[in-house]
Amino acid sequence: MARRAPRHAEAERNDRALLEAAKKVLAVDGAHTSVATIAARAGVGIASLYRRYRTKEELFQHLCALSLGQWIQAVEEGLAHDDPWEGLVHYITAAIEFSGGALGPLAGTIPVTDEMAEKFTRSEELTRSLIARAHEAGVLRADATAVDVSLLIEQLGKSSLVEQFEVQGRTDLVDEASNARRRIIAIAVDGLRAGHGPLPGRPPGPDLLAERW
Amino acid sequence: MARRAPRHAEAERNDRALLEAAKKVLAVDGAHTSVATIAARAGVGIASLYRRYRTKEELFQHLCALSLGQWIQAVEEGLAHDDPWEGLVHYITAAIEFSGGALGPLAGTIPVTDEMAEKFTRSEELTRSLIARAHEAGVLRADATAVDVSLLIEQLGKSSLVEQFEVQGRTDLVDEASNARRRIIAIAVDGLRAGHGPLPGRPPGPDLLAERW
DNA sequence: CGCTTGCGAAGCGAATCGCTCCGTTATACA
DNA sequence: TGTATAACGGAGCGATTCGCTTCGCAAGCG
Repeated sequence: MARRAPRHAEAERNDRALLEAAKKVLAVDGAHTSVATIAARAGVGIASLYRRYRTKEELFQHLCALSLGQWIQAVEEGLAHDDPWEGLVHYITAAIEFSGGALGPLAGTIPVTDEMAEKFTRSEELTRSLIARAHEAGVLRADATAVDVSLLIEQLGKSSLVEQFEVQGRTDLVDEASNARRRIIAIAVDGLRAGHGPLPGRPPGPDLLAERW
Repeated sequence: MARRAPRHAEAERNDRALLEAAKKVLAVDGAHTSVATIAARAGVGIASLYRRYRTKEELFQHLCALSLGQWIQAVEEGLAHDDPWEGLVHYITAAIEFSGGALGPLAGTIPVTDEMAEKFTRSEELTRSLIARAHEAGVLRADATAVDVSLLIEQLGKSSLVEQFEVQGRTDLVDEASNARRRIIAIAVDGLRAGHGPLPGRPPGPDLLAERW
C-alpha cells in the first residue's frame, strides 16, 4: 500500500517560509545573497531548500514567477475597482507592499524562463489598460506614462529602513519605520494626481523596463 | 633637499576615482561589495586603494564623511535661495544627485567616527531649518516633517536602472534611464507641495534615521 | 643618470560560496 | 504502540572569493 508523506504539512510550511525569506533577504542584500542566509532567515535547514529547488537559480526563478503572479493579481484588483483613481492607488500600494520591486536587482543575474516572460508581458498589458483608464478619467496627471508608474513602484519597493531594522532585530523600530514608509508612498502617489506642472524630459520608451532582463 | 612627489597629480586623480567608484559600486552591490570591484571600477590597482586607506572600513568611513559634507553643502545652498520652495527643491535634487542615500546600506556595518557623528548632527540641524522655512512660507505640505523629506531623499537616491545599465555597459540606455529617473523625482517632489490631503499615520520620530547607525 | 614615489597585479591565508551527505526526527499506517 | 519512511537540520565538501601584502616596474625629479 502506498504511504502518505509523513511530514507533508511541515514541508509546505517550509516552502512558503523559504520564499518569504528569500524575498526579504533579496530586498536587503541584493542578488549576491547566499543560500545560507535565506535558509537561516526562514528558520529552515539548507537541505530543505535544495530538496525543493535544484539550484539557487531555480529558487530565484520560481520566486520571480510567483511575484509576477501577484503583480498581475494587483492590477486585476485595481481594474475591478469602480473608481479609476482608487483602482490605480490600490495597484500601486499592493505592488509595493509585496515587494515586487525588490526583485529588480535580480535582472541580468538569472536566465528568464518562459513562464516569467509570459507573465511579464501579461502584466504589462494589464498595467497599460489600468493607466489608460485613469488617464481617460482625468485623475492621473496627463504626462505620467505606464513606465513612469512602474518605475515609481520599483523605486518605492526597494529595501528601506523597515527591512534593515528587521535584520538588525530592532523590532521596536520596525513599526515606526513602516509608518514612515507609508507616508513616503502617500507623498509620491499624491504627486501622480492630475493638476501638477509638466514633468521634465521626455516620456520614457515603453521597453525600458524589459531591456535589462 | 625635500623632493616633490613625482606622481602626485596621478595619485590625487586616483583617489577621486576611487571614491567615485566606491559610491557607485555601493549603490549597486550594497555593503557586501569587494575592494577588487571598487578598484576595477575606478580603473586603478588594488594597491592604490590600500596606499591611501589602511582598510576597506576606513575607505567607507571616509566616503561617509565626504558625503555628509556634500549633504551639508546642499542644504546651505538651499538656504541661500531666496525662494523657500526653490531652496527646498534644490536641496532634495542635489542630495539625490550625488547619491547620498546610497550609503544607507552601510549603516550598522562600520563604526561611526567622530567626524561622521558631528557632520550628521550639523546636517540634521540645517535640514530642520530649511524645512521650517518652507513650512512658514506655506509652500510645503504642513504634515510633512524633516524626517519624511530625508527618508524620501534616501528612497529616491537608491540604486536604480541607471546604475544597473552602467554596470552592464548598456551605455545607450543610461541616458534614457536617467531621464526616467528625473521624472520619478519630479513626481515625488510635486507630492510634497502644499495642497494635498493629510498623510497617513503619525509623524515619524525625529531620531528614526540616527537609530540605525 | 640615480633616487624617490606611486603604480598594477600576482599571490597570500582565511573566509565564504553553492551544494551534498548523513544521522536524526516526526508522522501515517498496521 | 511499533515500524517504515519522507523530510529534517547542519557538518562538511571542493571551489571560489575575500581583504590584504608584496614586489617588480614606470614615471617625475634632481
